[in-house]
Amino acid sequence: MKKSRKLASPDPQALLAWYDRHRRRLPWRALPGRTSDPYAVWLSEIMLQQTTVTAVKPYYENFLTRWPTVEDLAKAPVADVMTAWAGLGYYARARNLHKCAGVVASGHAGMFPDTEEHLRKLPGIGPYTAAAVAAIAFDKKAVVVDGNVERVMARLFAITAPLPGSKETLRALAATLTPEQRAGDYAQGVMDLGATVCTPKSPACVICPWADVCEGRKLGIAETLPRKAKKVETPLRHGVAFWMVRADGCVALRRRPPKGLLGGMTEVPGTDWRAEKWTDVEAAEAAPLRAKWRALPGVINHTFTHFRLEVAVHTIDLTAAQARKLEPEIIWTPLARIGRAGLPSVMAKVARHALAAIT
DNA sequence: AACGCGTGGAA
DNA sequence: TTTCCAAGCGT
Repeated sequence: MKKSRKLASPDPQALLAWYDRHRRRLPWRALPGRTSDPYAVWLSEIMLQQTTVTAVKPYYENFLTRWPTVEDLAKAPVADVMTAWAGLGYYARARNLHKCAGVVASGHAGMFPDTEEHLRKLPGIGPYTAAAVAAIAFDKKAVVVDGNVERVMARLFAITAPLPGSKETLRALAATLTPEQRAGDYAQGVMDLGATVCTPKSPACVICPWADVCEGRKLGIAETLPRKAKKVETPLRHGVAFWMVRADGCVALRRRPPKGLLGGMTEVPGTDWRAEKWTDVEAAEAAPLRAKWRALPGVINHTFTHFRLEVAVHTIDLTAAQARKLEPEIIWTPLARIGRAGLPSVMAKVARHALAAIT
């Protein structure tokens, strides 16, 4: 006998039941029966923006240990926060994190606002994070939409229109499923489903609690969703970094401008990053000192969001006179402490390359 | 409304 | 090796 065709719609309770069975133990999840600390929820959500759980874990633990409350974080020098964030990427998040802590600590008496509307006004908190904090920390019914939710909705309802144009459609569908109760658990459940079951590639539909109502699966197109507009390829740029070591074993670093790429982070001084390779003569002219530079063999490669970078490293041992001539804003860093200098990853690669060649 | 903004892991 | 991409936000 043939089953009657039902207009089955995804059941949020089925997802919640799945989440209760498969809830991952993550450091920012409150223990069952305990409420979440809004500060901890906020911190984790900022770190998790475009960043994997694996990458976030050690940073989250370190931040909470060093700065257990929003007041502690607000009091910290912003340079300390940037250093602690080094390696995690998207450094504007760290600047806004510190700014936001200041607003909450002094403007809100250390209490995070408990509505999306008010959370949304804080620096670094956009539509996603406002909804996530409202739902997870304050148990408000909020429609939480991230990349996972978009993917799950696109597949559940077989939305073939490409992102980002389909964003509003996907958000509206997510809204229809968001339950009145346990909206925070539901949000985390859908995101966990997207992260562990409804994955971008090779989704594990067999174990999905919504498999029987998934239109994408019925049509055999689940894995191809959501469709996305094509990406442009990343151009290649070239730069030269100048590794200048003083007689006392300190290397010259400097602080990048507060905004833009790697804004506010420490760097090895270097040339512009441009499309053409630098000749040794050009590099010497662009260097902070007239000196007998030694070009190290090899280059380091790094990929940013929108371009690839190839950096050569030129080095000298500075005389005392040369060291004095350098700009006053140089941050002299002992080679032994370079690993804790808070270098962004691309600069850590430069340092590693230089140290490997010299020692 | 696009685009700029990091990084490391998976396939 | 290359490509994709992860719990987005600010401008």
